[in-house]
Amino acid sequence: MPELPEVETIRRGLAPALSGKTFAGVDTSWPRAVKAPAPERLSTELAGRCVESIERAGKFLLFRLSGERWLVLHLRMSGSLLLRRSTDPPDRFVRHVFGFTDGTELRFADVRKMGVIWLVDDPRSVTGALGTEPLSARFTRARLAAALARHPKAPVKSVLLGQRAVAGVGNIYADEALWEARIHPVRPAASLAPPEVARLHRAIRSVLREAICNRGTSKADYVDASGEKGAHQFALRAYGRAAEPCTRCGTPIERIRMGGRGTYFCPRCQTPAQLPR
DNA sequence: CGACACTCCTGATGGC
DNA sequence: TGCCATCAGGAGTGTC
Repeated sequence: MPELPEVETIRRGLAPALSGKTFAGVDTSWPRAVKAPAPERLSTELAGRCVESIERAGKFLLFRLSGERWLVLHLRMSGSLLLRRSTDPPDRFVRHVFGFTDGTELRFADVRKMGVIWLVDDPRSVTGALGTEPLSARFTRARLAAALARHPKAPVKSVLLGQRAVAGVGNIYADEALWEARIHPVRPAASLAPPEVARLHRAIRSVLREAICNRGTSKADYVDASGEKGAHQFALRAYGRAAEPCTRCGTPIERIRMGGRGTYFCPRCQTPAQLPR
């Protein structure tokens, strides 16, 4: 389940390998994933364009192409991107194969077929609703506080997952950041006191940065562009650790369901309400 | 606009 | 061993 650190790890693997290469075309067995242009036109519109750079916005990967066009990919739940030669043995669950003129290819594998592809003039037409990049200088405490204040009733975790307040945080890193900040996931977002917002702001940045250092979390089947697993699953403090002792206080980590998502937290460290001051 | 249910997808897993 | 229910969950859409 690629979130910001996994997508960033993939980007860092792809950028040096693909920059300067020219697309020959794309072969897709799941055209429903192609949102723009019409699926049958994707290959011809892509062919002949070269990769100028690869960027990331939240969990979206943005390929800047020659001719002022952008290939935008979202891996959703189960997508992975594999750099291969066309003569390499097949990989499982490959839905789209982007071929390059030098005989290499980028294979988009996606068990659950939820990944999405766009070829557009302006990537903001796809990513425009995203909130602030949490690792950019524009992500300030004040900006986070303002975003949280817009949700008087929604649980803080839901706001983090919503992508409009902060871009790129998914289920794993929302739980990790809230654990680090010692904030209960169901707390109404707007109820956070300034010191709590400050802790959350700091926690989001540190958790994401550490996960990037560890090349992402491989809980299920996430792999980077070389097929390598990440190592951050060994550094998780809350996510997936139900009944294990909290590394801060020893209390068993609890698992609840929030809006259909597994949510892990320490019932002692992460206070359900703001303590009296 | 906010809040929430629903939908898409299929492999892995656990119970019987 | 087979079968079924459940789970994984990002994000767009629809409804109130």
